[in-house]
Amino acid sequence: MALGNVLLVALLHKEATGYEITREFDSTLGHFWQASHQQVYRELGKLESEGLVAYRDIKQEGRPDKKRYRLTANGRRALKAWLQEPPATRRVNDELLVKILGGEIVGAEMLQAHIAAKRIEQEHRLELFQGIEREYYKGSKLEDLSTEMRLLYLTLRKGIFVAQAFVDWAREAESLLRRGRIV
Amino acid sequence: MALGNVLLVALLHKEATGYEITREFDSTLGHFWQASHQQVYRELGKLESEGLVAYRDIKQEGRPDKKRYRLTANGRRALKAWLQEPPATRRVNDELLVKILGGEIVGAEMLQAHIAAKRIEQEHRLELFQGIEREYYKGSKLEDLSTEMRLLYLTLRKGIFVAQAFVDWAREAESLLRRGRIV
DNA sequence: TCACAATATGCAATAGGTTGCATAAGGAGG
DNA sequence: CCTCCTTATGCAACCTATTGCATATTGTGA
Repeated sequence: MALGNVLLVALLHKEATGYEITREFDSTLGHFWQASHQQVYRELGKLESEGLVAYRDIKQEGRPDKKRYRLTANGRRALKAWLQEPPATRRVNDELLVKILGGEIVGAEMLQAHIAAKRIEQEHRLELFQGIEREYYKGSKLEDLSTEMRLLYLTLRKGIFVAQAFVDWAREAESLLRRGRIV
Repeated sequence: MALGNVLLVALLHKEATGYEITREFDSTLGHFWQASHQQVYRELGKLESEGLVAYRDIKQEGRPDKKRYRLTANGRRALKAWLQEPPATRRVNDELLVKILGGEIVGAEMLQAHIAAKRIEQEHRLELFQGIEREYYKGSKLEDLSTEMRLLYLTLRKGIFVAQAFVDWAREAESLLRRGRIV
């Protein structure tokens, strides 16, 4: 049910088509949750059959028709109930750590390469997040921003803290491996 | 295929039964990867049919018989190939962040409660990790430990960095919410 | 001109994970 | 004594996610 509720959150402030929500999963929303367009369309259909969302057909010329979805009163109620439940803990699945544990049979250089690749990924995320922080939050006071922007600030800060921690760890780990202290 | 390879890593240093591996998923290995006993048994059967592991039947009195699995030469080769592939990036699915984004309809107190619950969870993890670090690593030099213990040290350090970052973020977020700066 | 990206939706098959249930014997605690 | 936990394995049904494919048109770049 999690994905369904994420779609309800996406429809909280504005109506949208499945295509638009899918694109949001590639941008801001994608830092919290990811889903393919097939998942989005299937789940919107399910939500519609449960009466949690409704859609209007939009005829278009030269482009495919589309369905503009909106939250129903029932949808809002269901979302509120879900938001009040404590967030489920996700199963841990950290492929990098498993590969480190198998480091004996691939050697230090391979581990360094794997860790460095992830570090660079996180460094890019970090720069992106810090750029957003500078552009949208450093100039103005929180109270001058919309509630949505203030909530996004909390999530942005989480991204910064966690990405920075990963980068710090990776540097330490790479240094230990480089100096032959591990394998 | 990821789970199968995790099982191969678990069998790298010692033979084990499905039951024993399942218990490891509740302890050390569980910090990297989690799987249910049903998953473990099913996957071991699959690995066996592919010739990557083999088992010996162990008859027991007063207890159920068991199957002691070990890695085959083919299994070790397959594992090595997998360890050399760059770790796959996992889909982002952060329910807490989604719930924060929906904070407008549940209010600041509810968000604080959700964040505090996760923070306490991470504080416990952090204490556990720091305890392990003190007990196993602070007293002796890395070079006096086994390779496996040294590799585990890298993963332990990751746990510490990331858990600490989460706790730091959560304190900041809780403080902002408490002071009514967000919702 | 030809191929490809963007817009817009979706079905079908497969893979992977969760939940519920089953079996069976011994030991611990109330 | 009765129930629950531990040991030890596994099947079956279900839910969720991934991958591949399909359709149709307009605009863009090589």
